[in-house]
Amino acid sequence: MSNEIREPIQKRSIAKKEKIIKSGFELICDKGYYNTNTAEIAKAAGVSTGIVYQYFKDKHDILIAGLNLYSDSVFFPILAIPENGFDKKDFRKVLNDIISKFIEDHKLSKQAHEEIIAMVHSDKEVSKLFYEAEMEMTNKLAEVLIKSSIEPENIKEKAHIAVHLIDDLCHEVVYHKHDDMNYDEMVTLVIDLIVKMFE
Amino acid sequence: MSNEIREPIQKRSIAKKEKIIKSGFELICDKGYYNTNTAEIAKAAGVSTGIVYQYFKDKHDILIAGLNLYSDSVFFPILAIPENGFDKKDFRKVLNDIISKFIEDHKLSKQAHEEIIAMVHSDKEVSKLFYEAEMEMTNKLAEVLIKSSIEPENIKEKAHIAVHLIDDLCHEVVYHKHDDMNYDEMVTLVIDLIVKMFE
Amino acid sequence: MSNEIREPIQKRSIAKKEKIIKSGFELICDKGYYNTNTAEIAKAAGVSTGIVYQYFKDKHDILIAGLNLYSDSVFFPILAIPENGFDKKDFRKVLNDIISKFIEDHKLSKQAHEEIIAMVHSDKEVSKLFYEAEMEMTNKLAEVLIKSSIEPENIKEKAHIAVHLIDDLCHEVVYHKHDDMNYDEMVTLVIDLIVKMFE
Amino acid sequence: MSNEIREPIQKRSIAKKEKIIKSGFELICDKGYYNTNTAEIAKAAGVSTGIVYQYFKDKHDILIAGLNLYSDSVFFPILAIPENGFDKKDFRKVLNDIISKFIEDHKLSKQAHEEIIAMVHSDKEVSKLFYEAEMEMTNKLAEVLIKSSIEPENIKEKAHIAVHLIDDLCHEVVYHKHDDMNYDEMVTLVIDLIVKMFE
DNA sequence: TATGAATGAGTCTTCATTCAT
DNA sequence: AATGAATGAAGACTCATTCAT
Repeated sequence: MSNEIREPIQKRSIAKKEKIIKSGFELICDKGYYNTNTAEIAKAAGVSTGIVYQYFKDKHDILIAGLNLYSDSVFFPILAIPENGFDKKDFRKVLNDIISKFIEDHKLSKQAHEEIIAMVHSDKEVSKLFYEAEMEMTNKLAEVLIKSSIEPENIKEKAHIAVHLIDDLCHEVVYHKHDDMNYDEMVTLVIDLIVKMFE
Repeated sequence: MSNEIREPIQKRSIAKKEKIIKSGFELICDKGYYNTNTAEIAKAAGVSTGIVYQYFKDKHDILIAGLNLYSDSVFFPILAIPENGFDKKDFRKVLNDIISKFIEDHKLSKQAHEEIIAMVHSDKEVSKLFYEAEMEMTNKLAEVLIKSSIEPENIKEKAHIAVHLIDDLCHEVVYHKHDDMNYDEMVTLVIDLIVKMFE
Repeated sequence: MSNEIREPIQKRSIAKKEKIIKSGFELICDKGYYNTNTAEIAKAAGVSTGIVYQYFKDKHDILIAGLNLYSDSVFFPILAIPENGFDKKDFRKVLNDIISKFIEDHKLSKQAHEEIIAMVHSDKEVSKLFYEAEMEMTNKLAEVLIKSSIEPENIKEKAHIAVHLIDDLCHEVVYHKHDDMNYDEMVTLVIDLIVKMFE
Repeated sequence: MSNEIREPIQKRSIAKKEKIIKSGFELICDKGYYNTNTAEIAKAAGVSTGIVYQYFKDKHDILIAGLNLYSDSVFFPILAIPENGFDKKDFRKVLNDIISKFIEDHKLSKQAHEEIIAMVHSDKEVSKLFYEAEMEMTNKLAEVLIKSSIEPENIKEKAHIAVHLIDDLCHEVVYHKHDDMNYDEMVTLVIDLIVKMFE
């Protein structure tokens, strides 16, 4: 009976649930899933520990909700690509913009990003969620390219490779993993490679 | 202090220490770091809980030891590239071999790989270890390429991009992340791209 | 953090906290600090182990709380001296009363007293607490003596010596440390000495 | 059979046993009984942990042995009083010397002293040992006084009071427990008191 | 709905003591 | 007589989850 998870209907309840998700997700991103406890989440959300379990099955459930709500905007800024396509000759510029934006957004949540990626690799449910989103992104890229009259063979596979190239590149630029790499050069190289791939 | 960690000298002790590392690392890979407790590790290694702490500072220390012992072989089979270089015209074949081998090895420890990658993103020490190895791999690739008379500008950056391309590709092939992708095609595409990059 | 110690507000909580202090302090006095574990304390207080850590930082914290609550009444019955002074000619009688009372109270907690004194000598925080109280006692004695028109030179030092004489004496009387001592005689001797000192 | 405690006969064994006692006692005095483990004791003594249990029943046994060996010299320097008596008119000077010596010796082992006193109050066996020694000291003082033709009534009780007065005084001087006390003055006061008591 | 006190199983870690060599 | 590796019970403390109010 009382064990059922209530789906909030009233505005105030919805707001409260979202507050829990937001606070919880932020804490988890900051400190890690196993290093964040429910008491902290409740406190950060300004609610009691008890109420958390009225909206969520368990701690893990909060994480999943957080990902559903925030993963798009935080992890896939490539979605920022012009929805209606672009002029072929602007391809390099468009790629450059995407990368810049991507880097910009990543900077906002260094800790967060690492943590979530960690969970993508350790949690089945998170993993599923993440890869679905990744595929969605690939499809969208392919779609936009077609709108822009860039329609090579194996477009889906190429889009996917492009997405990974951009993703890996941004990672490195943002966190400068290796001191002896010239990242400006690398950005140019990656853009070259992608453009060449789609020729 | 009595907290000193004994560095085993006798054969049997060394074997025991390695048994603990192996068992512990396997369990951690299987079930996750936070879901594996020291009692299990000890049991799996066939020793008492106490002895574990004579060889290791703490649980985390076991993980690090495991990575030091296994990361090379598990994560970086690209090191399988012919040490003394190869004939330029065999480049495609060499790449193909590396990818095949990589995929082969990864298949051995699906769970393991995911878990470790997770830790790369959540644990400072693990992260350092991993990225050092990654750089080592990049340098080795560049070195071999030079030996094979493949010496373009920005070779280091290009080698790094190649490493990532291969790594990402292998990931996907091994775990078939996305059902509607043609991975055979993708392998060809990636090899094309790399070859083109080094022209 | 979630590690915050709750300061109980509700009556029942206060009662519970005090119950933990009382039970814990008694056990510690009975069996020694190191020989009393948190599970026992919790059980004796009729609560779970977890709740103990909601009210106290750690085991040591319980001890300190116990001392704060009970040390005055248990260790310093000299405070029973008439607050407003007394007639000079009653000095001997007043001293005699103090000693009698002291002995009486000590008898109540033979084990306890020994244990606490032990901790005064091995624990920084306990030590501080104890010596502050001791000094308070010395000052109070000096104050009362002045009110009673007993005002020799070096009154503070003399009060302190008196306090120690009384304390040592009571110890011995209470626990009859040495079989071949005549403690009745000794009480008289000590009182003589103190009176003489303040002449 | 092998559980029996060996009483060492050979010189080397005796030396080894004493080394264990010495090292163990020092460590215990320094860090406390419960904070010193047998591994440390063995290491400090330059022997294996196993051998410790050939000479001693258990850890506690080491402590007792240490007290038997060292308590006299460390705790009761009043024994430094001239064995054959002294001239009555030198009483003040003799007392002064004893106090000076006492303070001197205490300074050598501040930590140690506190620790042992702690154990006097928490350990039956230690307690017994200590109080026997204390009585011995009292008796010796009385004896010497008689030799010096100081023979009041209740000499034993008075000697005991004197011993305590000196002991308490030294404690305070050595560790300066209270900042606002004039200890030079207090030394004079205590000597006055003792002399007066024996008149 | 909401609170937050309470639970208690579970975790890492230590250490006195034993025992194979 | 000696070693030091090994044992494993015990302890302090945490935290997801429940429940009385």
